[in-house]
Amino acid sequence: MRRVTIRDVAAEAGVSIGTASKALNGQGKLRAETRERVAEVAERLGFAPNTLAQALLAGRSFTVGLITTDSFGRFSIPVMLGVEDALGTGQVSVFMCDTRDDPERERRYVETLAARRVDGLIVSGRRIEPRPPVVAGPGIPVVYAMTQPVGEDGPAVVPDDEGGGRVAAEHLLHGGRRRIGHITGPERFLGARMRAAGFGATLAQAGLRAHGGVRFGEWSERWGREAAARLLAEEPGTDAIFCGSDQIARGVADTLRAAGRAIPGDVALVGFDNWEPMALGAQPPLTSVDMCLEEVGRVAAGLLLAAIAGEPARGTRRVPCRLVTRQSSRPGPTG
Amino acid sequence: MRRVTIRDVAAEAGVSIGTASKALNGQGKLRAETRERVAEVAERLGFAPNTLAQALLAGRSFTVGLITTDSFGRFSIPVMLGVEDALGTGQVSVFMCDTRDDPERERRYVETLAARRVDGLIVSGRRIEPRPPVVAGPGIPVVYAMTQPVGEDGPAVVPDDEGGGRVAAEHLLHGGRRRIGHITGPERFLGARMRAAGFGATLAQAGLRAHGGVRFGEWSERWGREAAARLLAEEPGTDAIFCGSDQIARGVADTLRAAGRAIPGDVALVGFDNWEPMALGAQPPLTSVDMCLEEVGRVAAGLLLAAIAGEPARGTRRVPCRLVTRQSSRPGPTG
DNA sequence: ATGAAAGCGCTAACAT
DNA sequence: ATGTTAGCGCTTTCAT
Repeated sequence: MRRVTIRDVAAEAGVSIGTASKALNGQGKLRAETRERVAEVAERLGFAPNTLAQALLAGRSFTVGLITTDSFGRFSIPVMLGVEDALGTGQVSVFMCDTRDDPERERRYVETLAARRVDGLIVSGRRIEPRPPVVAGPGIPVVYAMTQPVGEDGPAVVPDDEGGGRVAAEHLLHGGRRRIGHITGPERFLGARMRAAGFGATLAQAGLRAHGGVRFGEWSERWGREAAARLLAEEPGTDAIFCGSDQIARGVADTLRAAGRAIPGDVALVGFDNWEPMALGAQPPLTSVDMCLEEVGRVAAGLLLAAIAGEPARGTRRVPCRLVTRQSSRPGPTG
Repeated sequence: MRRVTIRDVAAEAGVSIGTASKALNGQGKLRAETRERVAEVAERLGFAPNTLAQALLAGRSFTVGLITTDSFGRFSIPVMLGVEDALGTGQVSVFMCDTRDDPERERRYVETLAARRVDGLIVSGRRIEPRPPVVAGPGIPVVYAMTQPVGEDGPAVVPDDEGGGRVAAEHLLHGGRRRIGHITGPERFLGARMRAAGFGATLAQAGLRAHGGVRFGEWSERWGREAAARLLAEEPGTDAIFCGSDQIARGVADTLRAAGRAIPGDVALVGFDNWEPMALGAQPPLTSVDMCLEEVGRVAAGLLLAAIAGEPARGTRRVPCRLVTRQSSRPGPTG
């Protein structure tokens, strides 16, 4: 029941506690034979140093808090994985805290984490909208991932939505498309606006603009179906559609199919998020822009470790998006 | 930079450390005036007791480890939320550990957590398949959620898949359907077999059996499309289909629509998982069996807290599934 | 009613 | 080369 302590090891090996500690940590001057004996005893007894005691002494806990407002949803999970990836190997453990978007819960979490003497905090959000900054108390660095603090230049890592819009446009132009529509989510989402901006800028370089205009709406399949129907009615010549999410793209695909338009033969389709269950299940499977959220998490964790080590960063870093090509945009029979 | 300690509070309040401690914890016999003064000073200085020191003394850390093999996927996330929900309010913090299904990683995590003196462990898995037990060391209770330890009677909490199959069948029978097919995932999945069993048992009570037999396959939309096409060809009279997942149901819906069968008019559809983006995006929105995974997490956390408090549980608990009714199974014009 | 002292498990500086 | 001591921040006897 009781865990074995360094006392037990020292006693069993016939040395003092201090000597045992040195032996196990490779410190000081000891006879090789002593080191070995202590190590062997520790091994045999299954000794593992109490991290709590080490932390108390070291003045730091080798833990970080991960706060998300997203109910660990589709966006923050890959970010978490990346964070954990970058920290886990470095012996830093992660406290997970889901605020459920409740400021009061968030406050309590931050307090608890501060009392646990976390070495730092990562704050992760749903999309890249700015949010009120988190104040964790003196000496506790904070890094934002997939969100940004409003009114501060706090270190943040977000996907490069604008670049994502650009690669989508370049890809479609490359495939010979010229009448390219854009159906996306609500205009109030910064991400939606940035994707549209990148997309538009690239088309402009080719002397084009969004075919039928940028159509803002919702992040749903239903909106994709509706908007595609209207676009086809108003601009029957459309030969490609860039969608602001894979869900929207699914809806668009349904409408195209119902209207007898071949994908990608008549109309090429590019989605956003590369949400595999959605993108792979579509007919045909969707080409999609991947935000590399794990990488966002890894970069954020890296910044946090640097800050903990005394090298704080400032400003917002953008992680490039990556295009994943599937059948929905392959040069088709007529394309 | 340096956090304020109880020393600072005691000095500022003009009392000894011991007195300050008692005042803050409501222990011992102190003058009310003293208590108030200490509390006031603590408040003013922003004092928060160092949890590490408390833990070292108390011999327990008020933390638990949450180990998942699922890369925090679709199934373990709701479980996590439930766990966090049940523990977070009780001042127990959660270490999150994703093994990525790598036994070596898992071993390292368990070691780290033991060294951090977690009070207990929750092991969460992808589906309910039995898995090798986790040995966390003496005195560290383990509870399994959404998975079970092979060869042990270890405390586990899983969804009641069989019950889920039953409610789906009852619902369809209630709606007047009699020729009900079943398209589901791979037979090697225990969950798939149990759902089929519950479904079959309920049909049997009505003197029926799975129309066209139980069709095991994959957990994909593509399989849903394929299997539905075959089922329609072999059993054109089918008036309902119970699907082992919402993804499969989406595929089935696509095939039905392409074949000109109205949903739910000609064929009613019930999915499984109640995965909202999938179920709501379908045409029409899917009736689906919800496994109440948050509840699974909450129950598991409750069992763990009980075990920590010295009341260990054994055996497997099954959390009932809940049917969420949407248009795909509403009594239609002809149904 | 309050203070002094011991100790949780460990490391590091200082003796020997 | 090894042992002794102090102390991380806190709680809890035990004196006073």
